[in-house]
Amino acid sequence: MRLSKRGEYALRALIDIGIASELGRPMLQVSELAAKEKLPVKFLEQILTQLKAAGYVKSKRGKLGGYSLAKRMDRIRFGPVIRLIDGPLAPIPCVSQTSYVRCTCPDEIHCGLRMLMLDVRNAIAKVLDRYTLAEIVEITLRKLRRDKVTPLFLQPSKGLVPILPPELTRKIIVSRN
Amino acid sequence: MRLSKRGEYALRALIDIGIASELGRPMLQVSELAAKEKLPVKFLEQILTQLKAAGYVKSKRGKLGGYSLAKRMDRIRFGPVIRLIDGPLAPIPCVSQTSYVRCTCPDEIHCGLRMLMLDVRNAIAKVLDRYTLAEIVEITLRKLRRDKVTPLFLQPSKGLVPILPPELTRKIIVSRN
DNA sequence: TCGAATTCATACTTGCTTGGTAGGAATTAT
DNA sequence: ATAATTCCTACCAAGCAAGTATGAATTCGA
Repeated sequence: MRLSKRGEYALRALIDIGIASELGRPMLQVSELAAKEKLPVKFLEQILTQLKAAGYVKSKRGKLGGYSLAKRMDRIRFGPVIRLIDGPLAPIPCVSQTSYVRCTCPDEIHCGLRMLMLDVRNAIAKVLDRYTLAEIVEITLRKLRRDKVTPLFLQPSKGLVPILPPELTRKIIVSRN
Repeated sequence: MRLSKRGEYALRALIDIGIASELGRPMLQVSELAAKEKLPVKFLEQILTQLKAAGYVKSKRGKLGGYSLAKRMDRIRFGPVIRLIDGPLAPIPCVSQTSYVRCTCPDEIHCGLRMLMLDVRNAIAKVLDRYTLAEIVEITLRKLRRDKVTPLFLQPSKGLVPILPPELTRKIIVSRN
């Protein structure tokens, strides 16, 4: 029941962009993203263009380019993103709502496995289709503040300085060990 | 988030054996099983020996051989079976309870993705680790009775006659258009 | 005791998927 | 002009999924 690396990286990217944007840094570069989560740059690049094609992010090319969100965070749900990248959430095709395929069993109505897997698929969808990026970002941010930690891409690195007002930056940045 | 065919077939087999056994037919042959669900015989064979090795079923060899359950149905939960065949339920390794592996992200505590996926993994486990084979079999059987249908392997085929008492058999068997 | 029917064990195959690399073209700020 | 970025496309190696194939070991009925 694994999420692919592709899917994982896609979600990480969205969340990171979301956090950064919430902190006043709406655009992130692939290299920053990759560095933060230690992901392969070129692979992530591909994933982001896929997210772009689907309308989740938009990009600016050239020097000082990067990616930013293309929709409001509270309109981005995780289920659709995963479906886009990894396919259906359902464990078996005959319980998929978005791409149903009949299975080989002789009698779907009385199929115990189907019933069980429908429960599973609903449980999964209940989480992934209900949470929005806004919620996850907000919760994460709250946790970060509570523990007085700042996300990596807001710490100065390779000359890129946070765009946050200095007093707020200082209030948040504390340490990372 | 797919269940593999292996996993699917394993569960189907268990459920079918469970139903048959509940109807007084404790032992099923691979060929019957495969015929009923239209699965490749030799593949199913492999899966059953795997289930046997793990103690879910026992077998009798030779003519009139077959497979039967090795444990009480109310002691067989679906989660462990799937873990056996397909590996962990968790979408990403860092939220697996049974085989945790740290992920690449710099800070697990404040990882939004991890939090989300933990929810997903719990939702999945809540279904699969709580349902027992006994429950699924019972529900299926109730449905079958309500709709007056009999499972295929209890209908006479290749000379194998149901072991159910005839009056009960007649009451259940009605039609399968 | 023989033959048929079954499970058991192991090796192999075929195509697909995953998780990337590689190389370069197009775009943009300085 | 140049450096830094995104964009595009092709490629690739390894592993995995879903089986096939072959034959041995076991068990029954005749």
